[in-house]
Amino acid sequence: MRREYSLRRNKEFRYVYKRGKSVSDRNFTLIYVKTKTPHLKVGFSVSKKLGNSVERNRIKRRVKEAFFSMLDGVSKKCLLVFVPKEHVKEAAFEEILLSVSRLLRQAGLLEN
RNA sequence: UGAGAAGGCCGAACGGUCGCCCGGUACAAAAUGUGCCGGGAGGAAAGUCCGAGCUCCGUAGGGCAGGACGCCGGGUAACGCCCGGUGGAGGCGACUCUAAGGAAAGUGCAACAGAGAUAUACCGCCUGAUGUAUGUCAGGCAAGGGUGGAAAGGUGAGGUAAGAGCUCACCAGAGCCUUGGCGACUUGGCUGCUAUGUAAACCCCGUCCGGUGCAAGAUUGAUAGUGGGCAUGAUGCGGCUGCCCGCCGCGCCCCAUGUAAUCGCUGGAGCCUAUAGGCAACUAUAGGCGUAGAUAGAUGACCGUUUUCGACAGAACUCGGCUUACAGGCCUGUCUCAAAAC
RNA sequence: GGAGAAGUACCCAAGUUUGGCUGAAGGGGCUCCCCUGCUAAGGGAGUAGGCCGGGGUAACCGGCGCGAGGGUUCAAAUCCCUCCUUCUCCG
Repeated sequence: MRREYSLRRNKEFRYVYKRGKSVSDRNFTLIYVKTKTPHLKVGFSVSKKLGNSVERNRIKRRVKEAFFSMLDGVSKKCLLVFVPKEHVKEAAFEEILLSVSRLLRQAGLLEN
């Protein structure tokens, strides 16, 4: 279920970085591209500067968890990349939920 | 009781709701989806510092070059690792640390200082001549001064013109004999009187080493793309020229590069227990166990209980070590020192 | 995941081969002067180099400092070991 929604190859990431627009707050930068076909894909790119591999995996899991909990409301016609920032490390889960939904709304991808 | 020393172990647990990765199975099956069952990170998974397996390339065999290791004996698939011992250094001690072969095979280097740096005579000391301004000349000496990291064994006594292993005692070193030991080494004795340091400088001696790292490599499909080459193979087409030889161009071909999937991918020098051998590392035998395999890369969110909310940190082909990071806690009828009591 | 390379003053750096008057060349920089109506560019002259301590707080003197910590050596930026950081290459 989750596999089909994920960005796979480095090529796909590069495509999003090149063509995408971005919105950000203190926790994330969200880079997005609107597409014509309805196939949603998401990637999570955590910089090595944010910590060691344990810390980076933890950030990725928490952000994934937050995003997939609101999956039903998100438009299917887009490609997304979340880039977490330093501040996420101390953030509570509710704060992550809040800023994910705020960024999606800013990008105009959240329906309802 | 206080202060230490040594060795070993653990490194949050349990329950509930939703969710992730792999395998098996049932149902529907084109893709896959759903249900059930089972499994799912570490003592360092880390650094990539050594040693192997495995892979492809190279290779008759041997040598040179280059690199690694270096007290002795043993263990191991192997090692730069481990165990036991020897010498040295530190500690009152339990004990710890130790790149620890050769400087008497040869070469290089040792700045500055100092008279002199592997050899010497500046200040000196002594004798003789000359001479009386206590200097000059010739010879002897290396004890004292000064410089330096280092100045031709050290300390004391005898000896002497002054001195010197010149002689003697003790200590240190070298060679020979000898006691014990497989050996490093050690016990005792004799001889002679000395030989600066540096080999983590070149080097000598002994032992070992081909390169490459799973992004290795293999298979299948797709594209028959892009760049280069006509050296080789094959002689298909065109040209020089009507034919043969020859030459040139294109294509087959050869080389490089580019895309996807599958395999490699986990059962291995494996782990646990018992017995036997060994001081030990470890080995042998018997019985038992089945223990991640992802590919943008699997453990989270919320809640409850355990009084304390908890370190360093995430497998990526696999093993054996080393090194580095680490909250807190536990174990040993272990050992040492100090004080007190018996 | 694997294979390498580098780290020297505020910046760019030479020196590491063959250890020694190298706190460390040189350039940028900074200060002053010339040029110009003024500036930039250009030309000329000069200058301190970091931290700690002592000094009239000036000249100057001593110690430590070449990514960090150990070791070899009389002596280490240089030789050896361990660790840290940055960069490059391999599909």
